[in-house]
Amino acid sequence: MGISYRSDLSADENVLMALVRAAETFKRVVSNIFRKHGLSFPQYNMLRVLDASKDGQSRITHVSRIMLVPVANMTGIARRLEKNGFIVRKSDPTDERVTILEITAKGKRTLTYIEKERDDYMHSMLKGFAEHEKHTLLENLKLLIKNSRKI
Amino acid sequence: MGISYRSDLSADENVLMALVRAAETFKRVVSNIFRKHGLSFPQYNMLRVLDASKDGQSRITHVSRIMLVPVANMTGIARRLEKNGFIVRKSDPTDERVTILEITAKGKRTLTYIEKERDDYMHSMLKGFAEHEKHTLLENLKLLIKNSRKI
DNA sequence: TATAGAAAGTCAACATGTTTACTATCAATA
DNA sequence: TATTGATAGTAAACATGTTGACTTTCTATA
Repeated sequence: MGISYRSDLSADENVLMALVRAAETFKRVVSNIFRKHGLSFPQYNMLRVLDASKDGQSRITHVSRIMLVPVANMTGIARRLEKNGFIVRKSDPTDERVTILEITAKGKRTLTYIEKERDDYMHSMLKGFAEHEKHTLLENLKLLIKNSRKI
Repeated sequence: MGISYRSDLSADENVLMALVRAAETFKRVVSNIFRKHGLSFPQYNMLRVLDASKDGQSRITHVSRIMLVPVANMTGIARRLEKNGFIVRKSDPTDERVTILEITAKGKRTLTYIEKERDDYMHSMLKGFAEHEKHTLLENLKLLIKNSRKI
C-alpha cells in the first residue's frame, strides 16, 4: 500500500515528505498529551512563551513573532485560552493599541502537570540517537530552515 | 527576541521544535507554488496519489491511508477538487458503499505545470547536502516516525 | 435467512491556519 | 496642529484537521 505512490519520488522528495510526516506524527502525539489538560498544540506553545517571558506576560505581536504564526491567528487562540482561565488579557496603559497577555496560576500549574509526560515522550521519540547524532540532525534541520527562508 | 524562550529548552526539545519548524516552513513555501495553480497542499497530495494509481483512480479510503489523514477529512478535500474540475467522483457498481475518485485531464495537466517549479524548490531547499547526508537525514526521519508510532 | 457487526462515507461542531479588510491608536512631518 | 502613514489588533470568509455521530451497505454467522 502506497508503494506505487512512493516508487517514482525523487530522493529530494523522499526526504522532504519524511520531514513532513515526522513532524505531523510528533504533533499528533504531543497534542494528545496536551488535550488531556485542555490545551491544543498552539495553545500550549503560547503558554510556554508567556511562562518564559518577564513577569509571565507579553504582547500579542511578540508572541506571534516567536511562534512564527501570523498575528491574525493569535486572536482566537488567546480568546480560547482566556475563556478557559489559562491567561488573562490586559490593555497597556502606555499604548492603547496594545493587548498584553499574562499567564495565570492555573496556566502555570497546567504546564507543570504536562512537563514530565512531554519530556518522557520526546525522549522516547529520540531513542536510538546518540548525542552527536541529535546534534547533527539539529544542524541539518536548521540548514533546511535557512535554505527555505532564502526562497 | 525569543532567546529567553529558547535558552531553557532541552536538547531533545530543540531537535523536535526544529523538526516542526522545518516542516512548516517547507509546507508554506510549496503551498505558494500550488496555490498559483488553484490547489492547496492536501489537494495537491490527493491529486498525486490518484495520478500514481492504476487508471488514475482510487477509492477514498485508500487515498486516506496513503496520506495518513482521517477519512473524514477526505470528503471535503475531494468535494472541492471536484468542484474545480481536478477530479470526478464515481460510485463503485460492485459495492454501493464505495466512492471512487478519478483524476481528470485538467488535473493531470496541472500536476505537469507544477512539477518543475516544485522540483527546483525542493532541490534548492536541500542545497548544501551531499547525497550521503540526504540519505542519513532520511534514515533519521524514518527512525523518528517509527519511534513515535510505538507510543 | 434474519440479525448483528463491520466497513465506507458523510456530516456537524469545533480549533486552527491564511488572507484580506477594517478599526483604533500612535508617530512623523508638512 | 492637521494630516498622513505606520502599528496593533480584531473580524470575516474560507480550507483544513479532529472527533464523534450517523446512514447505508456488506458480510458473517447463529
